[in-house]
This record gives sequence, C-alpha cells and structure tokens, in this order.
Amino acid sequence: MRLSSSFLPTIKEIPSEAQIASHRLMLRAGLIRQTASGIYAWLPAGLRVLRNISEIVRQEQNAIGAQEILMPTLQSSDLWKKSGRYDAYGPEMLRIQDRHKHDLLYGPTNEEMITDLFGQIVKSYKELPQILYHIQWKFRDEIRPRFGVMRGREFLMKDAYSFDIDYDKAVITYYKMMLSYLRTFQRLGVKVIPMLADTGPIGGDLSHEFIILAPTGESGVFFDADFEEQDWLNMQIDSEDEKALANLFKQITQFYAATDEKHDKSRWDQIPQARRREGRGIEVGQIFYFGTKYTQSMDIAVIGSDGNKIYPHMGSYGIGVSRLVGAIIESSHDENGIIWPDSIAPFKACIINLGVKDEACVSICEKLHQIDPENFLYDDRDERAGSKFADADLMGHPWQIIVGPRSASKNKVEVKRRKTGERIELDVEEVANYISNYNDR
RNA sequence: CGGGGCGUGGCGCAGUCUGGCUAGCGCGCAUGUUUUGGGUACAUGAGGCCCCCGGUUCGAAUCCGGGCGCCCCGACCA
Repeated sequence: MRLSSSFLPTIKEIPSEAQIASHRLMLRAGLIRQTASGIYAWLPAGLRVLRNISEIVRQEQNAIGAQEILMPTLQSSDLWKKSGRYDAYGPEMLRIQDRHKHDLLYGPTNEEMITDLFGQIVKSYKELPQILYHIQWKFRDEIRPRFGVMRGREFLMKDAYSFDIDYDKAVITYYKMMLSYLRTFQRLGVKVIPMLADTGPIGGDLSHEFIILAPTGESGVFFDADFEEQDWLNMQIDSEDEKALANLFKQITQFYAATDEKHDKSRWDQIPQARRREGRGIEVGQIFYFGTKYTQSMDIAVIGSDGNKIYPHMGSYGIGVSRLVGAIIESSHDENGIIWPDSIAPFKACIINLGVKDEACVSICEKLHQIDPENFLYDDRDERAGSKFADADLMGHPWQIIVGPRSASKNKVEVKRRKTGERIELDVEEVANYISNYNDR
C-alpha cells in the first residue's frame, strides 16, 4: 500500500477527549474514529490489526476442534425470556422494537442463542462433544464508556461455547481451551497470565481470567515469575490427549497468579522473593464452565445411550478482540507511538522514501515494495524526513526501511527495528532475508 | 445514575463574565518559493448553520428557557 493514496490519517495533536495512551495513540495513528459515545469506526490500519488478531484466534480455536459459525447481532427477546435473563440483564442490554412491535435486542452475549441452535440440531449423545464459536460484534450499553475501545459499548468478541456429555468431559474441554488461549496470546505477542476468577454461584475452580500486563491496567496482579518462562507454542501437547491436558492444567494452576481481589498473602510469602512479580493488568479473555444452567432452563437435552434425557454441560470462552487492540498498545508503546508485535502489526514494514525526487531512491523503494506490496507500507509522500519518521514511529511498524539519497547511490538502505531502535545498513538485496530471518532475543 | 466540565473552520483553543467593528490564533489543508536524514521558513489563499430550537433586544457566539451531544471523577463492567 502507498501512503500517498491511502486512508491512514495520522494526527500530530493529542485529541482532547482521550485520556490514556492507547486511546490517544489509536486516534493519532489513524486506527479508529469515534462515531458515538463508546462506538468506533475502524479505519484501514485498525481493521488490519483487528483481522490479524481474529485470524490468530481463529486458527487456535480451529486447532482444538472448535468450529466457526456466525450468529446475528440482533436477537429476538423470546430466548432471553425463556432463560430468565431478559429481566435479569438490566439496562446494559440494548433493547429494540421492530415495526411489528416485536422485542429485539442487540446481543451482549450468545449463550441463549447458541443453546437453542444446538438443541435444534444435536439430538444424541453420540454427537457430543461440540465446541462452537463465532467472532462477532456485541453491544453492552455501559453506563460510562471510556478508554476508547478498551471500554466501548460496541466491541468485537470471540465467544466459544462447548457442550459435553458430563462434568468430566466438560473439564477436558476446559483444559483444551486453556491451552488454546495460552497459545493464542503467545502468538499475539503479549504476556498474558491466566488467573483464577470468580465463579459466582457455581463455584469450583473452573473459571480463569486472562490478564495482559500493562502498567495502566485496571487491576493489580501478583504472579510467579516462572510463568513468564513458559513456551506454550513449543510444548508438544496433543489436544486430544486427556492425560496430557490434565497435567498441563495442573502445571499451570500450581503457579501462583492472582488479581488484587483474590490475592493470598500467605501463599505469596512462600514464593521466593526473586520470583515474585507484581504489576497491573487488563482482562482480555475469560473461560468459564457453567454446567447445565442454560440447557436446563431452556430444556435443551440430548438422548443418552440408555434412552434418557441428558442436559449437556456447557462452558463459554471469550476473547475481547477489539479490546485487545487497546490493551496491546497499553502494554507496548513508547513516547513516540505504538510498538506493534510482528504478528498483528497492520503493516510489517514501512518503506520510507527520503528522496521522492531522487531516481535511485524511487527505484530502490519500488523494488523493496515488491517484496510484499500488501504488507509493506510505502511512504511515497513528498514530505519532510522528520514527519515521515514521526509517522512511522507513531504507527508502530515493526520495521522501517529508510531509503535516502546518501546511501541509495551505493545501493544501501537503513533498516530500523521499531522495538529496539537498532539500525543496520544493508544492501537492498539483503533486506528481505534480514527481516524474515530476524529473531528477537 | 450522582458530581463536575465542555460544545466556535479538519484538530487544539481564545472570545462568552461586562451583548455592538468584517468572529480570531496555532496546527492542518491548497498554491508558490525555500528546505532536504527527526514534524523547515516565508508568502498567498480556501474553509464557519459559533451544537439545535425558542425567547429577550435596535442588535446574540455572548443574556434567558428547553433540548441534544461529548468528556472527566465515582459506583459498575469483557
């Protein structure tokens, strides 16, 4: 993509309405524009990030056998009246009437709908287990939206729902999802710690919040440093091997990790000083086992081998996709702008042409652009060097390829790593390899 | 929902208290010159329902009434 003809409006001034870094940077880097309180339009760069995150989430869900569907944003109130949540949900739920005066709502979540859908289709225990998910916009009419997409009213979320024959199988599914989440977040390039969450009236230890570490996070977190060393992606765990999953879960939960509400001083004190990590975090996902709550209230059952009704045990598993964009920026930026993890950056690299009227510069840039025209952003604008650098830093491209008349005559360019600021001069032909083989230490 | 604040070219603001020249300033935008590796300098220019409706007045961005929108603090939340 060429910057000169793109819809990537960066702004120099700090927008007055934005209070926190991620919100300011998202507006300044041209990722989003607000259209109403807590509601945002996603511009090309922002949409690319959203899609990159979604794609990783999708791959890791598919990897554990979850199947993608797409449920609508608007739901009939009927199902919610059946489950009893229509009245319970309160003013957070956006209620709408159609022309026939039929009550509709903009879905804040999809347990009712998926349970009903499941019930229409699955009739026998032989068809279990099932894990279904979708990535869809939701709406919760927050009392006070704030912090940009971190606490918007409309938000993009991956929500998965599982159906198992009994508790023991449901637990296995829960473990699978835990593994999938750990892998997902690692691929997203962020440090996320699962922490025991409140399970409400259901009890047990089967709900975890996934917290991304960021200094401006909403809650304080305490965890064992050993957690940081885990490499989930390179752990060869077969997601069909129940024993391996159970072991993994044991291993994960043996590490201490808690938010300030659940912080246990006595357990904390047993951890060696050197391994104690304290910080702040933002919740970006939650997994939850809730048993037969909906299948029973909505009378959705399958027939068991003995011919009797069985109410499947369910779990639900959310990842706040749009919230992650803000949360990742909170945990990865500096005073100049965003620092995107490679895996989700809107563009892999930005080619900065400092000599748009210089033949050598132009031809080198064109050549570099061909390495990956879709994912290399080419700053071909006739602008000052300073503003190009400032924009590239602001937008947070992992790589900047700087092409100036000085070195272009020697067929050399400068490559800058956004994250570290390290720069290296390379022959034009070396750039593609250098970037694709680069490893962060 | 309680408390506070704001609404004036695309963005950030002044002007409002104390009504009155042609509604200003910085940034951005356009054109030209200049500059050319970290937001250059100068010149010229375009761009305004002063949030909306009603009222007071010879006259309203400014005063009064009503409405809408947005932001901040709190309680709440993925």
